[in-house]
Amino acid sequence: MAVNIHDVAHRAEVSITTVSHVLSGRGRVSAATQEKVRRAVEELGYQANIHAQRLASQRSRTLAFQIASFTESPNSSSLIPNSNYFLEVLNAAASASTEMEYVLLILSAQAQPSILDRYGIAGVLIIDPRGDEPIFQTETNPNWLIVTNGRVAGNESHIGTVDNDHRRTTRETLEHLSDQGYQNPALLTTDLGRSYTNDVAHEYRDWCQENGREPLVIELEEPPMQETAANAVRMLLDRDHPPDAVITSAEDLALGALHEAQAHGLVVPRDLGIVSVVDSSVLLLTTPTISAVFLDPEQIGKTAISLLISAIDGESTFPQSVITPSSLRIRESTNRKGLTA
Amino acid sequence: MAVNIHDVAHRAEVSITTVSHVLSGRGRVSAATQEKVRRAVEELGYQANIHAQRLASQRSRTLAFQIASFTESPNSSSLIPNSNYFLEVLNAAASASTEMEYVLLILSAQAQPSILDRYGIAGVLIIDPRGDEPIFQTETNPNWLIVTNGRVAGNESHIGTVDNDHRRTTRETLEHLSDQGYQNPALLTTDLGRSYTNDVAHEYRDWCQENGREPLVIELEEPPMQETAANAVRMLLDRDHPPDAVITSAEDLALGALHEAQAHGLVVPRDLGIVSVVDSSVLLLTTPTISAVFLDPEQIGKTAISLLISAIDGESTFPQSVITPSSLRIRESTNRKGLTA
DNA sequence: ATGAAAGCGCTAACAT
DNA sequence: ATGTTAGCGCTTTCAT
Repeated sequence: MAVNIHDVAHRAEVSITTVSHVLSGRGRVSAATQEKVRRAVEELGYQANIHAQRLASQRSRTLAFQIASFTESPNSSSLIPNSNYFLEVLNAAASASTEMEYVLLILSAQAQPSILDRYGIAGVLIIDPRGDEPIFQTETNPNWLIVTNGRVAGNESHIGTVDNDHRRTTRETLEHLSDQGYQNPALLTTDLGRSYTNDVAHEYRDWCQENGREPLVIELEEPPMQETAANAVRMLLDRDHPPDAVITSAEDLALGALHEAQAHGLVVPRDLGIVSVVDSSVLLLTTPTISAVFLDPEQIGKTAISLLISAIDGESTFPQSVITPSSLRIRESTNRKGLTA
Repeated sequence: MAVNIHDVAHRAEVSITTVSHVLSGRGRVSAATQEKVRRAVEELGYQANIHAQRLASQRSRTLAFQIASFTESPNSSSLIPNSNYFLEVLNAAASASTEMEYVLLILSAQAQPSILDRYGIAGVLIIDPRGDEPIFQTETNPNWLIVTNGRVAGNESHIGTVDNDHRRTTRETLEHLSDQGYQNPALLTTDLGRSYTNDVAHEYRDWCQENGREPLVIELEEPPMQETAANAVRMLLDRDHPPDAVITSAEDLALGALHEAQAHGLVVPRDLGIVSVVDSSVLLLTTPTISAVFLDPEQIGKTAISLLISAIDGESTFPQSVITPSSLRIRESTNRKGLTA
């Protein structure tokens, strides 16, 4: 059907080994022969069969991408939740993979390790793991390497972490709120089992202690939804001493908080400050716009894939931990003093 | 390294042919032998090597997914634009593929046909094509089948279309606007070369003619952005007889239109009605919420993949055209008379 | 009902 | 510098 390596070899009047050598850059082939081979490849429009290459070379050049999402129920089968952050990490990871001639397989959150064996997958990128994902549960030394976005407890094949300095940006956020005159920020978060929510919560508690504030952490069920956030905010506002600011661990929680605050007749940012620890394009659509921490998902996806590939190729040493720059973006929802930033 | 078919055959005391037969369901194997084989598979945790299967069977079980996006410039390398619609089509297509034991490769908008040969790709799903995408440009009968979301001019390998009845919903939208007392709706659209924008524009013009209105179609450059929409709306409002409603072909255009209208001190829906022909979760976040046509991207992705796979398997006849149900969702931005829907 | 054997298209170790 | 050859792990035709 399609033209194969024999056709090329025949046309170039060389052996298939030579063709293979020319195309892979291995072995030594004279310039003249190389030219002959290249011309034959060109004329025939030859494309190496990738399945044969993978079988023969025993290298799959396939990576897997998993968003270690929310519920355990297999019915929530959406591979990529509707969040700007996830989409941008995926876009960057897919582009980086393609550039390196790797294929990126998108795994469901419930995917079992066996699928990795089946595809001969060499590396896995897991976003926001808790550490109890099926992929981690292999007793024997598995055949794949793992890089995570977010920290996770020790595992032999876990060879890299790409993360942000959430403690630093959380502190920056708290100081910003303080500057704006907010006295009692509360923290609205999902599952503290993820390292980023955990980091935020820790820093928040530390800051409260240092500043003589009573910490107020509401841990919500996953997935983060506007409605659950709204319920939580309703509760918070009913307290004797309601918070005057809310920090949320996800965009949808911030949206829900804003909605509920406004339903209560509160003016944001005057009566309540709102800031999300994860930025998203939707936070610019609300009135007021919502302050958030920009985590640079593009950088994260790109970095994670290159960590993975260099580990697969046996370059550099592991485990590695990369911290990606992040920064607070102050918008209207916490800009009580009318800064013009 | 990993356990292979010989290991299983040895353990079950049968030939590898028998193992293959049992696993694929072909040939006839006695119940007793089947049981032996299955037990061996179970005990060894055998997973067939997928690359070997593909090479031997000459079937790649690989599909490609492409969003035939916006610009021709290869620098806009984002594979999946930040739009709810695309994300949901992709999620559904990926899930459906996985269910059928197919792999779905995400192609960039600039991907060349050669990549399809390389992977032995059997089918391609293209979202919102204009018809001039590289994948269509093969003189000789190519080795893959194409299903599109949106119509496209004849091509031998184009064996299916999944679409909505955009003309019907556009008419429904125009009648709704009319019911709400809007007299002069304008159409804000991107590239009319796509079938859905084309359908909308046609129906809009027909309706204008039937109702003695002057059609006002603004065709914007792609990609659809809030800013370009805002500029267009600014122009529209400066006219002698500005429109009192705007229909947009994309969520971001609606967002931009709303923003600009409000910046001009207009009250939506009172002074200007806004409705998007493509629904998105972000249209619920604005104040007011924005009316839109729900296209059911999940259904579209799912249907497209099953069309593709049944074509690959040689079932049913082609070409096929499937129309997926869609409906107008009336929200605040066009609810001038204070309906309580 | 089961098995032997010939590929699938390539890589890579080993000649020459 | 170039070629021979033995696989990679499976499917599938053809015997038996």
